[in-house]
Amino acid sequence: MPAANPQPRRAHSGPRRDEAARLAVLHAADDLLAELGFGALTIEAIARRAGVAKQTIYRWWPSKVEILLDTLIEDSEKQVPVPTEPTAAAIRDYVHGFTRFVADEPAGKVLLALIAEAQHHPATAIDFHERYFAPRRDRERAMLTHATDAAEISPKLAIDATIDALIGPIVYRAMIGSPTPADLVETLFEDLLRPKAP
Amino acid sequence: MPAANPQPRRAHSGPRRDEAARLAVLHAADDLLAELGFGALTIEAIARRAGVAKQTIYRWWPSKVEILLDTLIEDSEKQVPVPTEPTAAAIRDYVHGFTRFVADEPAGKVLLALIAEAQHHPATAIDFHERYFAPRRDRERAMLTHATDAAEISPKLAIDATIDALIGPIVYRAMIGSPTPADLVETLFEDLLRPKAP
Amino acid sequence: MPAANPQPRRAHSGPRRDEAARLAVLHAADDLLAELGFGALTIEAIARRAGVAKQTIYRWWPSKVEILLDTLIEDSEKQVPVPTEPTAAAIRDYVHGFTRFVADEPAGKVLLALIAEAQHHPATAIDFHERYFAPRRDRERAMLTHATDAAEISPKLAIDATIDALIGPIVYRAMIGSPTPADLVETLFEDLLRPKAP
Amino acid sequence: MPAANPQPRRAHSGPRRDEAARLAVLHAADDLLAELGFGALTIEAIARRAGVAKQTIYRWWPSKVEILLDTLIEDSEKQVPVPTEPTAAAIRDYVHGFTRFVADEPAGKVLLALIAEAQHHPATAIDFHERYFAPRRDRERAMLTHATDAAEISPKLAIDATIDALIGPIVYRAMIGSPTPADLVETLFEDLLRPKAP
DNA sequence: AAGTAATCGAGACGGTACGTCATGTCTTAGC
DNA sequence: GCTAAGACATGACGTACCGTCTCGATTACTT
Repeated sequence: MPAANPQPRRAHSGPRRDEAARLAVLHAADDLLAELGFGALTIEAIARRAGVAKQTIYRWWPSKVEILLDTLIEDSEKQVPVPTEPTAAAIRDYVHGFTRFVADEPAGKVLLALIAEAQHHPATAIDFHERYFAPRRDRERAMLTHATDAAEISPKLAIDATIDALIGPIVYRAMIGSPTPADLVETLFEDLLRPKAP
Repeated sequence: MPAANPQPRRAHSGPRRDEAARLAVLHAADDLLAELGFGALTIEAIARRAGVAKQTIYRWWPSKVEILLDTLIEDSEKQVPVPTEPTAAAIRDYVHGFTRFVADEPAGKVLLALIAEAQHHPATAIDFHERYFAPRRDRERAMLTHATDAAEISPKLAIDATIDALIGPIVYRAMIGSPTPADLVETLFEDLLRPKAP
Repeated sequence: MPAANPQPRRAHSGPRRDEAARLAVLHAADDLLAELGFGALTIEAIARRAGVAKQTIYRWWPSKVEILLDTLIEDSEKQVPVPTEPTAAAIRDYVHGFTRFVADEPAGKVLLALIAEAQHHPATAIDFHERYFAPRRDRERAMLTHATDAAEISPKLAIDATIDALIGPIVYRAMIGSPTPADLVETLFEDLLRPKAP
Repeated sequence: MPAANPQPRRAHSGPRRDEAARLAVLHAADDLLAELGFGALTIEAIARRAGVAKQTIYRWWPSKVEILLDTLIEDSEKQVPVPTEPTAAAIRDYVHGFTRFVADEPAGKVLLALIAEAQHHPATAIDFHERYFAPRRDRERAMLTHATDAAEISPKLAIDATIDALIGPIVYRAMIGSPTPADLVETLFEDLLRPKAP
């Protein structure tokens, strides 16, 4: 039974979303956060810096949290992608990469700011979970499961507990203001994942 | 030439600080945070709720962060004091107590809110460090040092790293919204501190 | 001598002005004014109500005042035409008709709204003068002149002064919110124009 | 037993209304109306010009119409007070004064702007009536009544009709943009009030 | 007992940012 | 070349809090 979709519908007419404005907003938000901190990150300031009308921001983003989520998702995918090959070495690199991301990268500051904001507004918490945390956690889980199946690692804890025990200290230290030294990460990695001897 | 300051400057005159107002403010802040979240925690709302003039708040606290620090310091001292006897059991109780504090207590929410706020404002970070974090960390460090000396525990990591690896996952999970299960805490405790067999 | 312009230049191409859209706009403006008052009479609201794109309005009318002028000119010509026969009775009917127009007709409300708008924007004042007031005043003047020549009336004041003294109270009362009673109109008519005894 | 009023109540404490700010707002509104017209009379512009915070305006005036009413009431009382002595001469002066007020004075422009605004917003109409029009009309009525009783004048129309027939043309002409010549006022005065020969 | 000084409530003030609305200009696609 | 749709920069709207300030009343230490 063929039945082509019958909605011609008048697809849409008029101007499409202005990509230049979209990027200007994302960059302005990033820059302001890096330069002046979250406290100075107002919609008006973003609009001013981006050379864009306030209404253009409100048209596309319901809140400044969504702007930050957009930049975080794009940047974290580029800078610390969850590896897909299930080797101990890939996982080790990922954890070290994440440590550097959170400590040094502007986008890492965005991550911390969003976790912080989620403490203040329940709606932000939900948003953050749905758009950033849950998808990434799913991929991290898959990564560890495959590596365990391949006998690359043999975690002593359940899978989510393992991730929290690994990531938790890194994020906690970043929030407290003291970056995590590489050897602590290394020890946690060895200890929690017990990678097979090389 | 020594010459101690010769005039204590006219000790004081007029009414002293109104203790009832002080408590009303602290409780109002606590209640508002618990009921409506940090977003609704404005100085005006605290003053309204406490039945106190705004100026009375500004006279005694430079910012709402200081109000929260006051309640956090008082409540955390009561609800999760750092133990002084250097036994493995005491430390174990402390870690479980802290987990419960952060997950269930209003004052635990204050702690998370302050760590969050510290991400947004550098001044808050400094304040939080000086008034809450550093003193408590000092006592935690002493606790572990004494217990190690007494051979109650034998941590595999350096002392601060140990604390972060223990506390980090608990705080991280609380911030992410999933309370830490007791068995994860138990495993971290066993693993990181290696208490002497009972 | 042939050579009249042989090509009207491709007189026009593409669709001509959409009469349905034109009428929809005029009626939408009228309706909105009557239903919600001038305050709710925005270009966007007219476009919404008329089912027409904003640009279609801006293409044909420079401002909403012009829209109202269009409806006023059409409607006032229909509902209170300036009489051409120079008899006292015709003039009397005209004045009473105008009183009713201003008090009861939707288009009368448009007239008041435009006089009002002219107080707020000098450009509106000029527009109103050129397109509505001056042409009508010219015809009123002609009407009175002819009637005076025909000895139907013998005004005691100069001609413009007479019109203002007659129309002024009617418009003023309408603006103030109390419709003019017929006997006041009657008295003004008798008094100012002194029609010849019948 | 004299019985002093028993509410001591704590009459009021704290700063009273800032008279300088109040005057700055009234003058700024007046100036802006005169210089740029009603169209440019926004709350933000008034606040800017007056060097006052927007909230200070909203604290004391529910709308810009109330600001204008305040200036109109103060200024019209000063510049064209309704006379109290019931002589034909006083009334004559009043009508001429009113004509000048409406044509030349900034506050006269305020009057016209408010009548105009009343056409656009019913709430303004009510406000204008209650605060300016009705009180003044009452005094005008009293003035004419007393003068009639004293046989200074003998109006041929009912009292309100007389006032409308006198004031209407003056206001109408001002709105249409042509100031009323003194001789028209004179004729209307003579004609409608029939003052006793001097 | 009178004088002095700091407290408290109330709340006005100049500000900044909020999120919404209408403006008039513009761009795109369909008829 | 007109149309509907609608994105865009602009700027006012009215509200909420900010942190500073001033007022009167109250209360406790001087002297």
